[in-house]
Amino acid sequence: MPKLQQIHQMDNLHRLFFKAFSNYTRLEIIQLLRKKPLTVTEICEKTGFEQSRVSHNLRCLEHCGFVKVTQNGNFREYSLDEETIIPIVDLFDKHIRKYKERLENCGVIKDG
Amino acid sequence: MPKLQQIHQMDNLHRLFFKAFSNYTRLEIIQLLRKKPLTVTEICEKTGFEQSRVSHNLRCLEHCGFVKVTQNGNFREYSLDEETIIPIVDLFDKHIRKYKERLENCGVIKDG
DNA sequence: TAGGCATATGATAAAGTTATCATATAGACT
DNA sequence: AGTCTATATGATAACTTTATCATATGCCTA
Repeated sequence: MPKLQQIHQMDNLHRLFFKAFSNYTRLEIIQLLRKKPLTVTEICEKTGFEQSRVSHNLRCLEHCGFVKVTQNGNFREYSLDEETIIPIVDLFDKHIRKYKERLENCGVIKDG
Repeated sequence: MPKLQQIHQMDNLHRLFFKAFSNYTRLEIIQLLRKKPLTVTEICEKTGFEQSRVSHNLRCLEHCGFVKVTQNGNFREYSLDEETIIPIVDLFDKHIRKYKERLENCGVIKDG
């Protein structure tokens, strides 16, 4: 039986984990990287997002262990952690399809 | 191959799904409900959170399909969707343990 | 139907998050 | 070294989310 402090600690990590996923920019990036590794510039081109926006969010994803980087000359190639993230994302789809309509009507979270 | 619109639609649902998880209050509630179903008052007592705060967040969790309610006289008993949510939460623990330190140092997301 | 308990809801100020702009760093090539 | 290209970082205004307060609804029992 873990102590209360440990429970709260774990909750906080859960929260960080989910927040990393809960942003449109980061999700777009994750979806792209599911297909293949990409550089920052490539992500910018494919999404239309500004470079700075992409870099900031990649930094977040890297911190959270979602993506790995390999320096390649002047470029940095980002790829998903396939062992943990890809199976997780796949699993979510099931729940999301089931509760599609309800999710859309959750007043607490904005739809933008 | 899904259309671009469908991909964005799915992303949006993913985002809603994760936002539901990414809040301290809601995670505390989820952790409690993993053990057994509880009424609003019981959740308030166990967490120390205000009744209104708990109700608002339960509403969100219900919309997202995380919890179910059964009216029981004057009380409403909330329980987790054990088929989808409990396995998902278990799966997260693995990733979270692996990336504990990094999650804690993600500057984008506040640690509060 | 009156009163009490359990829960829900609406409005809003405070707190947190995001995109953007401007600027910095770092590698490659001359 | 100087320049170009790729990426990272810091500050901040705009936006989103949260907790809280006040109040409303709904069920029960007398």
